[in-house]
Amino acid sequence: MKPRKDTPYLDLFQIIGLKLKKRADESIKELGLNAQQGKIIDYIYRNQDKNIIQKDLADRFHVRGASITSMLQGLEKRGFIERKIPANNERQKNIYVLPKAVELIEAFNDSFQSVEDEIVQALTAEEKRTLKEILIKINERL
Amino acid sequence: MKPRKDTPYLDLFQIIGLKLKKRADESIKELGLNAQQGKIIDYIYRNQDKNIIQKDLADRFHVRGASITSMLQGLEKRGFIERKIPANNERQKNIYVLPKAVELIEAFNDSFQSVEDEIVQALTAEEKRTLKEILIKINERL
DNA sequence: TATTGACAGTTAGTATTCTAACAATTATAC
DNA sequence: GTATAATTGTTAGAATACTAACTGTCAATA
Repeated sequence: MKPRKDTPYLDLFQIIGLKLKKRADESIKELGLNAQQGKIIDYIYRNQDKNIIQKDLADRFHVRGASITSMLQGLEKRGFIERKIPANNERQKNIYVLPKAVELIEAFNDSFQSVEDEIVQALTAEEKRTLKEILIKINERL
Repeated sequence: MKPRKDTPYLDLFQIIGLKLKKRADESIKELGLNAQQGKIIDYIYRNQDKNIIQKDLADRFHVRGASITSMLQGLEKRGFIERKIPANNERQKNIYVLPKAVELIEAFNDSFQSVEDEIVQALTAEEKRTLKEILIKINERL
């Protein structure tokens, strides 16, 4: 008799990931952006002084370069960010957040914080610490 | 000074979820299906005797009814499943797996098991147990 | 220094999921 | 019993991310 194949960890990560995406999207919907866009704007804002390029975003968010191109084109068209080709390398584009986006950052960070709180609210301090350790370990090895 | 807002749990779940989706897709790519399709076929196969309907799939996989319609239309067109309107309720459609799909189930369950193993390979038995408990707790409250 | 390869970003086309509006059927309430 | 509401599934159209092929620029090497 063949062993029954079950994948509780894979399934739980997928389901929790999906639920969190929906919560996060919902939480900043009124700002006219989705969670991914909010996360990216926040990341650009925090790293503007490091002259980040599109490839950095693709690496950080684990999406393809083509996806970043398309996302940033949208954000640029709507006046949230700007892209400038640096003098020393014409292949690259540095990304900067415009005032229209800066105004929103605090609001959607509050929203993301609420979702974060929902995740851990039922956990003890000990469980939180353990969970974070394990998640980091899994992420590093994946 | 405002507190710095960080969302390590949200971020880690999102990143791990994305990585796992890509691994799982990659692992059964050669069978001509993606991970979601594989998971759905497996679920239908295991529950055929319970007369599951499309709504059950939408609930289990946390996607909208419209997405299930579209996915099942594709699987039906390719001969992996069939849908039958039950005698007692003409609104519904019961879902059944066809032989062409049954043949593949063992193969992609092996593949999913490999991804599952990758997740937990670096963890001790104690960590695995704790992680599962916590994930279940989070999922229930989300 | 000329060629070759690597790198950054873009485009075109595809696949998946979503929302909103809808149709058809069944359940509930008066 | 009939009107109303809830349930199930579908369609159309939008959004997002993907792959593959491409352009242009910079780096390595021979």
